[in-house]
Amino acid sequence: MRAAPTILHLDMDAFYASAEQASKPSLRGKAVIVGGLGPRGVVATASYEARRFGVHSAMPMGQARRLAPNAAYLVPRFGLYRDISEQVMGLLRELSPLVEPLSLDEAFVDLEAGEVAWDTASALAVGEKLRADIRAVTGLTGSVGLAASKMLAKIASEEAKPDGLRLIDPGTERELLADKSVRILPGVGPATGDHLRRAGITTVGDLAEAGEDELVRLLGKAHGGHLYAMALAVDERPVVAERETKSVSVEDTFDVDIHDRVRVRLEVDRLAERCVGRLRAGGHSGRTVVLKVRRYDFSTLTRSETLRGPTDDPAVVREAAARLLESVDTTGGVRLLGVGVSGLADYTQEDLFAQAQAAEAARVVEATEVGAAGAALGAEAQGAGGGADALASVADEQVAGGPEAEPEVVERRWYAGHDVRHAEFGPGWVQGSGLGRVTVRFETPGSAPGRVRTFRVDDPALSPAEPLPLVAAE
DNA sequence: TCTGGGGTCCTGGGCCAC
DNA sequence: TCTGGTGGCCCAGGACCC
Repeated sequence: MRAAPTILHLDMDAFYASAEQASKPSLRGKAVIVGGLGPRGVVATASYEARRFGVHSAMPMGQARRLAPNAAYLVPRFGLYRDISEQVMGLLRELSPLVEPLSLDEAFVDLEAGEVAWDTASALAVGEKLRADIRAVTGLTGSVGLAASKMLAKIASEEAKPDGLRLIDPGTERELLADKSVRILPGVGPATGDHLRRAGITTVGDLAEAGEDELVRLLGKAHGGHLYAMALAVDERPVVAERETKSVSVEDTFDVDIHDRVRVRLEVDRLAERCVGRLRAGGHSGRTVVLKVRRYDFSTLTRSETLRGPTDDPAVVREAAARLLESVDTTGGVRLLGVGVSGLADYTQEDLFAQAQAAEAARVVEATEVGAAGAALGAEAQGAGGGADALASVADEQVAGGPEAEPEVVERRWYAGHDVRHAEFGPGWVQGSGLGRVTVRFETPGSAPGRVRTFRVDDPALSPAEPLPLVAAE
């Protein structure tokens, strides 16, 4: 581990919620909750005002609504968050070529590699200037941790929150960690925390005292060894600027469990198509196809199949996923489906040619089997026992629709929090919609809190709009 | 109205080749 | 020829992170 606190960890404060508050003046100082608004949504980010009610990330949205019924509930606008994130990452790259983004709102920076900090005083100066720059460029606040390793820098930024800076002096680490809960260490979640607690280990000091052998016995070689090193504040992981993707996946949770086997198959096909779309967009192909099924009782299982060579052919992935689905019992109902591809490679024309041929051959061979299966399913739905199932599946369509479902009649959807423009009243955002009406608040990042007006959902003067910049360009 | 979506890493069992 | 050890790959599940 280095001798100077020159690893910086930046964590934007309540990022999604803060971005929404910055873009919507009427929400500043108010409880704002961003997440999935469907019946099975969870909280992605809660503003600090909302956290006072006990709302936190990953909480079911229903529970959040009970705790904070008067909060503003918004769906995420990833386009806006990505734009802000790019601005922030740009500022970090001015400090050093070694920037490791962890997500849209978090990153490590190796200040030594950037030759901008070499001791405590210079690191503090860089950290404070960074926070000021982020505020000037984005209008948002971020917390900065400075330490001699990634683990400690992250712990420092956590302690600095919100809107603060914390530096851990090299040499003080073990003393600082000793009394803290094992849960502050990265990699110690609820399960490992429980496991350790049952063994009488609750603090980082307990971990260090237990010794490596005991931790390996409790948690296995890799995890135990790693945890022991962290308990001694030893963390040699370098800041890595380029991380290669190992897998690509897409998944959907349905508003209502799906029982109809034909519909399940259809959703798997769609997911496979989307997954390949993402795979190709990233310039990848992959060898292992993974199907994920979460059943009505939340039990989750995965099935995978490794192909002879990498593919980015939608037909190949679709068919592999369909084969995997054959081995899964979905009779109780399916809550979530996912399709992923791992074992990634940068594809070549040769791969594509070979896979296209293989897929064509597979189609020819399986054509008769699929036809027979389809006929059998159709017959079942028509039969005496199939009546109730068929009705149930129609109900599913109407109630749930699924995340991808297109309504029969094209009706414009207005998502809570999204930007709109009205021909007469100008820019605003959707505060809510329902019963054929949509409520819009007319305000912009730089304006005073605005007025609310309600329109018919099909009002021709109202149209969706792009997010406005949070800080006006000079 | 209980529990999202997209990832990474590790473990352990089964199987196979040497 | 039989057996055992070993290492690699595949597969499933679990834990964790943001």
